[in-house]
Amino acid sequence: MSYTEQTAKPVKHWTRRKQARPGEILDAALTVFAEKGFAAARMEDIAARAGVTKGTIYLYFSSKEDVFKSLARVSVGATLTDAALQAGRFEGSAREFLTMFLSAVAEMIQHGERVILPKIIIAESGNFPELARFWRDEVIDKAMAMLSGVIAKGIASGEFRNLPADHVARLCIAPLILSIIWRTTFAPYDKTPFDYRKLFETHIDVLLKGLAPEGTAP
Amino acid sequence: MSYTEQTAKPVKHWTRRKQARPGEILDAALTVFAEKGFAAARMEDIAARAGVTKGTIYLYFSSKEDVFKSLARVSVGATLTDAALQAGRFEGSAREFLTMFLSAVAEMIQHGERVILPKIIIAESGNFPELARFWRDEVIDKAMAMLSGVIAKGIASGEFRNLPADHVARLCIAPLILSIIWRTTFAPYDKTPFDYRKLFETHIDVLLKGLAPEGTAP
DNA sequence: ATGGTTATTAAATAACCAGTCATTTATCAA
DNA sequence: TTGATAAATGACTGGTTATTTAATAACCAT
Repeated sequence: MSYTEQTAKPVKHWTRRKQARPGEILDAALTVFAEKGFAAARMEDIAARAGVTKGTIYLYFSSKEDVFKSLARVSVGATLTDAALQAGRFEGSAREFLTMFLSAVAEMIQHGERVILPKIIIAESGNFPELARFWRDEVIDKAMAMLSGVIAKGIASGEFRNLPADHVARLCIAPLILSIIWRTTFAPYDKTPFDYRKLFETHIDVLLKGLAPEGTAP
Repeated sequence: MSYTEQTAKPVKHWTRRKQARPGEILDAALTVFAEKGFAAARMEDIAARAGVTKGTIYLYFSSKEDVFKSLARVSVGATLTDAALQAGRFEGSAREFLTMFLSAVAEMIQHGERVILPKIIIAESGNFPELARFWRDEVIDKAMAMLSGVIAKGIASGEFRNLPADHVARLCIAPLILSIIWRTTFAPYDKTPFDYRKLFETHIDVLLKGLAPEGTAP
């Protein structure tokens, strides 16, 4: 083994990837925060998972808290205002809309990566009240308003019984919340994989039948 | 001011309360863990809230982790096996039982102190897998089995439609979970207090109507 | 009262980890 | 090829906090 051979092929220890880093760091952080919570998550864990070292994170974020907050604020608003728009435009019956909406969300809950975000918010609401409030105002309240509107329309048109629309809206999403918690907390200990699809199917069945006025076949 | 006056009334700095300490420490820990999470909770916070100093905790618990685990395991099994017994003995209809059971739990969720326990378990499931598993096996599975049994009985007797009992059982408790999360996470930011009672009322209404066979008035 | 026992405190220790910074290395334009 | 620039590293520091331990003070049997 000669010197020339060694110097001929210098090892590349790392590459510059200014563009990609922030996203990769946030992805890594999402996983680590979800697993350990904010306080127990080490910057080194996040860095390792993102394929960098601790110092690099501080080139893109000012602190651990900054990473966390950036994470919790991204890509929620867009999806939601989108759904609200669709709800406004929707031509069909309230029943059809509910079915479509719940199915879409159910799909995200089963296979999406970002399901862990709500869990993070719930877990850290005590340490980051501003974030809890942000989610409450920007995500929950808007989603509930949108759903309540649809329900109210259904009631007005005689499609549904006369019930408090905002409470019914919560009943619609309750099984979704349950599923989020199940998947992010208890699913690892399932002997046989849980059948989310069947749950949602049953949910829509029971819900629509429960909302239908007397003497109607839903 | 003389010496005799000072020594005549010596200040009592603390009292011995060997019996009461562990419980008080656990109560304090429940609050602090719920607020901050396991990692961010300081032993000094817990101690202060329990009216002792840090060192005292170590007389009764071997470590912070020990405090946490003791907390998460207490007073769950008893209440639950109790409910299971009542369910087994219950004479009335499945509908009556569901109504009673849900109302009872709803009451606990609205006013009980221990609602925060589920939140703690959810938040720390990543750091304490054994605890998550414990809750899953000892609390959730047992509760679900009990409820599924009642539902199945209702289906067998013709009281309910023929639906998958285990999924229906989850639908029954989903709004309870939602309420737990609401109260422990977002309720502080409510402008007007949330009407849990009305939500549960609507839930039972919609649920029973949704479960009833065709042509039945629930 | 008093002295032995032990619950409790308060100060000391040690480990851990967020954040910094001097140094190294990739990249690119000339 | 080379020198300038900036991305990335990794050793180091300071503060925080779980745990230990040496004192202190309440309690109780005598």
